[in-house]
Amino acid sequence: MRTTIKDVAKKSNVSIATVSLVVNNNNRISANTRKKVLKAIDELGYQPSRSARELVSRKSGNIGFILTEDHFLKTEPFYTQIFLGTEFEARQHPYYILLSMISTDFSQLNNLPKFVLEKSVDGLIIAGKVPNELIQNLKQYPVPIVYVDYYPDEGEHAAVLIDNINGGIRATQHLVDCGHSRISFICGDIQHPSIRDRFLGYKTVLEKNNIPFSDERVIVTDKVISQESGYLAAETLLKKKAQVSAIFACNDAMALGAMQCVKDNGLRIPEDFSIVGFDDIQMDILVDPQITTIQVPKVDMGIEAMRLMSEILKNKNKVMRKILMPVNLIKRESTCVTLN
Amino acid sequence: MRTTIKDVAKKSNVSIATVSLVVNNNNRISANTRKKVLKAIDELGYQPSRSARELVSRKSGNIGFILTEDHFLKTEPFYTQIFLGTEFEARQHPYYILLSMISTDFSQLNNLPKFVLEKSVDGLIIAGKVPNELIQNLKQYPVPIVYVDYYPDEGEHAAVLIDNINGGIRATQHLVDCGHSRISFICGDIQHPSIRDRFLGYKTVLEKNNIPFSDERVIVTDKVISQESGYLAAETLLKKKAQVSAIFACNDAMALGAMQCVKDNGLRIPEDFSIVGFDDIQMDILVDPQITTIQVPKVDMGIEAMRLMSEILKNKNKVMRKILMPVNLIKRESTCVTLN
DNA sequence: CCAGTTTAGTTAAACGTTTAACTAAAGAGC
DNA sequence: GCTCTTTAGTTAAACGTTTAACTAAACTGG
Repeated sequence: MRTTIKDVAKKSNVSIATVSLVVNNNNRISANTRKKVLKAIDELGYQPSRSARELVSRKSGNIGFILTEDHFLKTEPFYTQIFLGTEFEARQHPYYILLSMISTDFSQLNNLPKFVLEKSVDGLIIAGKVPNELIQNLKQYPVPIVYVDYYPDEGEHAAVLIDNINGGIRATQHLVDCGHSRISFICGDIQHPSIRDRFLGYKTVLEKNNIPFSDERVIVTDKVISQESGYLAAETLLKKKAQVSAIFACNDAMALGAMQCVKDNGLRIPEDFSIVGFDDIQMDILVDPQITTIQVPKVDMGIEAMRLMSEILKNKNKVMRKILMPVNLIKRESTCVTLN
Repeated sequence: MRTTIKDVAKKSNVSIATVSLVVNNNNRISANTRKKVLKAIDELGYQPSRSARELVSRKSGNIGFILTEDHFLKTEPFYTQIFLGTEFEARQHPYYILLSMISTDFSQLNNLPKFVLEKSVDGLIIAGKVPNELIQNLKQYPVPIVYVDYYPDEGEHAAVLIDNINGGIRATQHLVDCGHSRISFICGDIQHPSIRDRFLGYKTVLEKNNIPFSDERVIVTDKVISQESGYLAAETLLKKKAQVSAIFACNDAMALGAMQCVKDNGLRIPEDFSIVGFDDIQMDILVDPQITTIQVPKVDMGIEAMRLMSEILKNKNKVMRKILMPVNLIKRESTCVTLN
């Protein structure tokens, strides 16, 4: 038999309402009574029942976290770190996180996460790119949504995003500072908002430094595995004799592949060739040379997402705030530092 | 205003009790009435309130999934796959999964997952090795526990485990079948129950094939990163001139490192040297040669864990059942097949 | 045809909270 | 000393279900 508010009330000789007010830090209760009640709570090990609270407040106390299966199962724990941050932050709030993976080829309406269909979440955090159809289907459910590392094409949303443009700028400028001017940009899905922005940063720096932009130096591949894709991109680039001396890869996985290819072609890194990646994944420091990259605060992104959600839920105001997370250039061994 | 059981009752001209009975598939209701009620439910889009249900049933409808932070953030999505299976299976049951990471240096009592402290889970699934102190602290909470890929030293528990002994046997026997007799076993934490069992399988096969066991060929390292650890182990082994021609690595990460070392020493794989791993991680097929390994059904383990939990919760019987998951030898390119 | 049983429902209490509305006592202002 | 306000609580309804206990109608068997 679980100890309830009644037990506490009886033990401390007050009404259950008083106990409730104490638990909820209402200031209508005198210090004395509060102390008495708190003591009883402690001695009985009382924990308010979630379901009872939820029932009367008509809230579920749950936040749904949605991402695609392949993002969750990616070798590099990118979204996993974001989730870690969210879960961690949720401990500071009266919420639990329910995680649900959706398949990447999401289509059916009844494929919506169970917690959405059963209306047992108060808010939704959506991490990474998800099928547009999901977003459309979700519209019929009046729950606030916070996007993390993705921003839907349509409409205004609350979101926690990487400052990709700045990342692109920092990475490219670093290569320029190293003395490079023939810099290539390689990527996979250039339609992806994040990649688009990194590319934008790249172009911005070229322009600012009066380096002519050349289409030839932009390689877009479409391999599923980024690492292979990076290898291929570098290969294409080198075959082209495009005279590049540095690559800015849109993510570390591609940088890894590209580096392998460059090395296979007998070039020394960083003496003959420089490479900058993006994301700061664990592998970066396990390879030789270690990869210079743009660090993304993954855990912090999860934390911010949860905070934003909490704020939205508290104020019930439709804050469509976008939070841009700062990035950091981590200089390691894959870039030659001649000037800076 | 959410549609409640009352709305459905009114719309279908029955009492709320009848609606409840229909929803819960009670056979005391005639086919006609059932149809009528079901129609109303459908038209109103009625979803029973979780909190109300939980309140009266004194259940939370949640299952807690606990693992250590580093297991969750491991580069290889091993436990992530297990979780995937659990979440997937939970959709078939009236449960939600709450995930909580605990830090690996777990110590404080108040570091217990919030959902445990707040008593809002009906059961706990614990994946991977966790600090013994956690297990001890958990004892004061009367929730059933299912262990996955770990079995505490003390007591009897419900668990879903890998058939490690058989895995060890399959791997070693395969090497013997390839014509090897000087086979090394390399591992990290040999105290870990799983590793111990794989080692046991290794020894069993040697004995069965009248191959003398030699302590010299067992290398135990303690590096944190398995891949490095594998490299080191292989290095030690080759320096020793222990005359081995094959390695059975206790996991794929170590196999990966070991393979690199063997290649660095000018040996050809599999012509001169064979390597078998364990786990079947994604990297196995991204390296050259692709690694022969023991496949572990990770997703299925998560599914089984959830099923077992559901059974325990349903029957309220203290089933301390252990489920041993079958493993499979996946022959790839890192082992030379001469006989078999 | 009538007592007993089965069928198909209904009634009402209970689950453990929150909170609006109420109250009694104490304090303030004149 | 009287009214008015503030303080510190209490009472009771409500949240949306489940389910034990009840009931009325229909059926059954002798």
